[in-house]
Amino acid sequence: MSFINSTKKIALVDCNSFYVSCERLFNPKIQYKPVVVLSNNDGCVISRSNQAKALGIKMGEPYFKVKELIKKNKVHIFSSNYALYGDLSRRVMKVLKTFSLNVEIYSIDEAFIDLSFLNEKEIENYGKEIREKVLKWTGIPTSVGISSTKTLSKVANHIAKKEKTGVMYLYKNIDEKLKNFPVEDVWGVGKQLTKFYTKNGIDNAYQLKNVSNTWVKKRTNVLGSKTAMELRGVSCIGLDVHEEKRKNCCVSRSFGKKVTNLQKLEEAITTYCLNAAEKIRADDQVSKRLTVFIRTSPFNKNRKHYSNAHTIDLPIATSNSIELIKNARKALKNIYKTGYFYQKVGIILSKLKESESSEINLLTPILEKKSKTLMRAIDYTNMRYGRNAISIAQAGIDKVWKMRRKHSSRIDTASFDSLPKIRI
DNA sequence: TCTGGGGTCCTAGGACCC
DNA sequence: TCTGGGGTCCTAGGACCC
Repeated sequence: MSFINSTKKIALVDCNSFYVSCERLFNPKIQYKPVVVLSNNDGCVISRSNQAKALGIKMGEPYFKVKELIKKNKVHIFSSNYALYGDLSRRVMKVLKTFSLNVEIYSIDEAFIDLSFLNEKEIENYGKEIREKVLKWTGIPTSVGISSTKTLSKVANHIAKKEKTGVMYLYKNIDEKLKNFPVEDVWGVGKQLTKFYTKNGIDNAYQLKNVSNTWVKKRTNVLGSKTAMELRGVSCIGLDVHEEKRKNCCVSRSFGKKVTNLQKLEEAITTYCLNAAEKIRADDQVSKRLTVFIRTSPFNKNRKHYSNAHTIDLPIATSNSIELIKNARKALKNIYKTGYFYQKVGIILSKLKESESSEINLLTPILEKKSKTLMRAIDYTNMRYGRNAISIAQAGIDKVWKMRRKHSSRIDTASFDSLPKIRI
């Protein structure tokens, strides 16, 4: 019987201040300046350069609360441009896939990579190569944390962010590092668990690592115990390398201005429904269930709060925009009440499945074929000539409810106009 | 005045069946 | 008349992630 070295080596590659880095690519002047990117509606700060972090601007902080600080320190502001970030993300992931056959794209700006095929001596250099190649080919700076489990590689990545090399291979003196790692920063430990753990005297990752397995399982849940095990170096969360299609699809936005009347809500829900339908069609999926939700602002204490949702089970799973919109409007009418200042509406398409496997009844062959052809034509036109080249009249023309995007860089990677110019 | 959006997974509890 | 308990499936809501 032969023993092989079964220690896994999982790298977590994370793009540094991803959205900020994307904006910097097209605007080299702000390379060393404080920069923030705001969420939809210019609501919250969702990406910060190191210089902005140093000013004390926190992640997720409402923009209006730091407006003065931002002004005073001449922080550069950008409204988010997800088309741009998504495009750059795809490029980064493509490069990462050249380093291993097993890559799990975990989010828009990070990926787990199985590097178990390397030996101990090669690994740190390999991490450096990854960083260099991604930077060279895409212009995006990254940090690489490597360890034996996903949870530990997350820890390693946190530490790597502070290292000059940007790479951290966590395999010795692990306990020392964990002692200096706050429990709330551990992957999988959120607000509630932090509260629970600190109440029980667990303040850092080292203490969490050493809790009894039965205790943590009983007092939290399997995820809690998996996290603790992973800190011990026992891999419980596998690498998910095949990119599965989504199970739900949600499109929702906060309004730039509060909305009171039904007609404007209908326009909005129609628009979101069009987007959602387009998204699932792009994945060749159909939806069997649709939920519409509306709510007023949960922050405004002076006005009555209202929040509700209505779900409709569709007789036949579909991705047909017209069909979905019809039902979405029905659902909306069901929960709409007059006299409220609405802040947000949204639609969730669920019970998604492959379109081939959709149920068939006597009418479907002809109808479906017709609608498929029509939908494909719409998607193609919108892709070619820009989103909303074709829309439906009910989506509204003036769109007074649409969100604020005062600081957009308006960069489109498909357009040559926005490429930086080089003087030779 | 102004507080994002889009996901996944787990669990408790209800409905139903035998 | 007595009235069990286990299994499955589904769902809503909560917690977490970026």
